[in-house]
Amino acid sequence: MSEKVSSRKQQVRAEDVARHAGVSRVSVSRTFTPGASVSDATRAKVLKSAEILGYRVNRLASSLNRSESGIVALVAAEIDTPHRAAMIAELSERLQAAGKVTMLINTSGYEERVKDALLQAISFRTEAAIILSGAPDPSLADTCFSNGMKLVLINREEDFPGSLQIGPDNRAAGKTALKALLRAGCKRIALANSANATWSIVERQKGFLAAAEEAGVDVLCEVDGFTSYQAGLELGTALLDREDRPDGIFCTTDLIACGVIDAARQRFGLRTPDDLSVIGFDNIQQAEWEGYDLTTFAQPTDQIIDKCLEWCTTEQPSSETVKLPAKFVWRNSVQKARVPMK
Amino acid sequence: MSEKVSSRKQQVRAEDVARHAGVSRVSVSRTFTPGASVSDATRAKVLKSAEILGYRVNRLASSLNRSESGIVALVAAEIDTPHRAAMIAELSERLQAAGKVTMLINTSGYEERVKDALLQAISFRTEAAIILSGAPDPSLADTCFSNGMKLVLINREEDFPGSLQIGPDNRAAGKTALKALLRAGCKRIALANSANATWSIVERQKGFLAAAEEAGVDVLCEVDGFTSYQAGLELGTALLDREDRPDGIFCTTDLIACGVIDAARQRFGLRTPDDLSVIGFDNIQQAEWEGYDLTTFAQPTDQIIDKCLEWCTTEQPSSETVKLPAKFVWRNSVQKARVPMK
DNA sequence: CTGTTAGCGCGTTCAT
DNA sequence: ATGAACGCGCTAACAG
Repeated sequence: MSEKVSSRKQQVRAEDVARHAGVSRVSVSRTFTPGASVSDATRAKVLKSAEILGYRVNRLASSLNRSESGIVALVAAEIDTPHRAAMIAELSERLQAAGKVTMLINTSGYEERVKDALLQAISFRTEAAIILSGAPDPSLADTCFSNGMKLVLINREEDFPGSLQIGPDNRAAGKTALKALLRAGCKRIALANSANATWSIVERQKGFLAAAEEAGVDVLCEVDGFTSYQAGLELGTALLDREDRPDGIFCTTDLIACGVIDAARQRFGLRTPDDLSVIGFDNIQQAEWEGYDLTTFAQPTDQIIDKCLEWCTTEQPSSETVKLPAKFVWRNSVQKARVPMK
Repeated sequence: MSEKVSSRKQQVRAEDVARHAGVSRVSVSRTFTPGASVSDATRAKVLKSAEILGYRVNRLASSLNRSESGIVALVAAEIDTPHRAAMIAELSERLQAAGKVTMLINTSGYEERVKDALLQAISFRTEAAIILSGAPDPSLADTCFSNGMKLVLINREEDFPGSLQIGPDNRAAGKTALKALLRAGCKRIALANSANATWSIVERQKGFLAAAEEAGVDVLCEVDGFTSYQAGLELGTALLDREDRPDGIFCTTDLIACGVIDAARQRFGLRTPDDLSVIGFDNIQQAEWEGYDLTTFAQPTDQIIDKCLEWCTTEQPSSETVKLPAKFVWRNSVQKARVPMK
C-alpha cells in the first residue's frame, strides 16, 4: 500500500501553535486579535511558540471569516508613465500606512480589461477599487456595489453614481495657463494635445480655449498622436515649422511638453524661454530636470489620496465629485512677465 | 424588540445561485471549476442565474480550501523610478497573463519594511515573492519556504539559497562600456556612480574598472550621492569642472547619465557626443529622448520575466543563479569609433 | 452526472 | 480568562 502523499502545501496553523504552547486554539486566535482578552502569561507562551514555529495568521481564512479582506485594488494602465508611476507609488505607500494591502491590476492593452480587473477585484472581495484608467461599465459598477465594494475614479469622467470621483480642476488650470502665456507677452499662442486624450486632459484643453475666447485671442490647435513624449516631438515640430510660428505653447501634459521643448531645441535651435514659452501639466520628475526646467501644474496628489482614503474608510460613503486646485509651479520655461497684470 | 442589523457585508453566495437555478450548491461550484463534470443543461441554468444575481466565486474561500491563492507579491522600493516602473509594468502584465494576481508591496523608506512585506505576503499565502529591492533576512526566507512560498531576487546579492536570483550580467556590461569608450578614442575616461548603489550597480563599476586595469588605462572615479538624476548632475559637474576634464564617462545608471549630460550641456556648454562621450545603463524611456539620445545597455527584461515565471510555476524549483547578457544599445551619445578594433 | 459529507483556518458567539 | 461549538464560502472526496 503506497503512502498517501498530500498535495496540499504545508502550513503552520493556529492549532499547531496551541498544541506547542499548551493552550487552546482560541487563545492563539485571541493573542493575534487586537482588543481580545488574554492573560499576559498565555499571550507570552503563544507568542513564543508562534515565533518558534514561524506562525502567521492566515489572512485568507480570517478575511473569509470576518468578511473584510483589507485589500484595495489599484486599476491602471501605462503604469510606467512618469505621472502614473508616481501616483501608484504614493497610493501604495499610503494604503499600506493605512493598513491596507494593494492589489495591482494592469489594464494596458484592450479596454475590456477594466471589466476583467473589476471582476477579479470582486472575487477577492476587495474593499475598494481605485481606478486610474478607463471607466467601468455602469452595470458592472452595480455588481461592485452590491458586493460591498467601493469605487473611486481618479481623473475620470463624470456622472458615475455611487462612486467618488476626484481629480484636479483641469478647466481652471487651462485658464491659468492661458493667462500666464498672455502675461508673458506671447503673441501667437498654441495648444498641443494628444488625439487620444482622456477626459481630464480634454478638460484642460477646454479650459484653455474658453479662456482664450474670453480674452479674444486666437489659438493654434495641434491635436494628434498619443499622450506621449514622441507625440510631443511631432506636435512641436508641426507647430514650429509653421510660417506663423507660435511663441507660447500650452501642452496638456508634461510628457508632451518635454517633446515640444526637445523639438524646439534639437530640431529648430530654439530655446525656452527666450524663443518660446512652454507650459505643461503633471509636474513629473523630468519637469525639473535642468534640460527642461518646465513651468507646469502639480497635481494635488496628496489631497487626492487623503480624500480617497478618507472616503474609502467611511461606512456608507455617498456619491461625491471633488475637484481640487492644481498648483501652478513656476520654473523657467516661460518668459518673465512682460505684460503687467490687469 | 429592535431588529438585529447584520454588520457583515452582503454577498452573493453559491447557495443563492443554486436556489435560484433550482440545482444543488455543488453544481454551482462545478460550473466554475475548470474540468469538472456538469451537464450542459445545469451549467446553462447556473450561468444564467449567476449572471442575474451578479455572482462571483469568492476566491478568498476557494483559495483557502485549495491552498492556492494565485497571488504573487511584488516587493519594490522607489516604484516611480523609470526603470523600476517599467519592470513593474512588465511583471504585472505578464503575471496577469499567466493567471496570477499581483500584490504590490512598496518598501520605500526604512529597510525594515522588506521584512514586513514578506510577513504580509506569507499571511496571504502568496505563491511567490519577487523582490526588486532590498534583501530579506535569511531566517525570514526560511519561514517563506516552510510556508511553500517561492522567492525570486531580481538584481540582488548572491548567496541566497533556495531562491532564484536573476539579473543582467553587470560585470560584462561594465567591460563592454570601457571598450566602447576606448574605441571611441576617449583619452580621459571617467566613471560616475552613486555612493548608495545597489549590489548590481556596483558590479557594473567593478566590471568597468577591471577592464580598465586590464587595458592599462586610468579611470577618474566620481562616486557620490544617490542613484538619481540629481546625483548625475552633481557627479557630472564635479567631473567636468576638473582641469583634466574627462572626455568619456560611464554612468552606472541612465538616470545618472541624463544628469551628466545635462550638466555638460547646461552648465558647461558641452555637447554629446562631440565634446563628451557618455554611456548609461537600463535603457529607460528618457534614454531615447532626443535631448539625450543615450547609448546604453538594455536590461534583458523579457528574458528575466520569462525565467521568473517559468521558475515560479515549477513544482519544486531548486536554487538557481542566472545572469543574462544586457544588450548594448547604440544611440548617439558616444563618439563614432576613431580607433580600429583590435 | 448529481447530491451528501467533510474540512480548509480562522474569529466569534456562548457558556463556564 | 478560557474552552466548546458554530459558521464564513468554497471545493474534494465519496456515494449513488
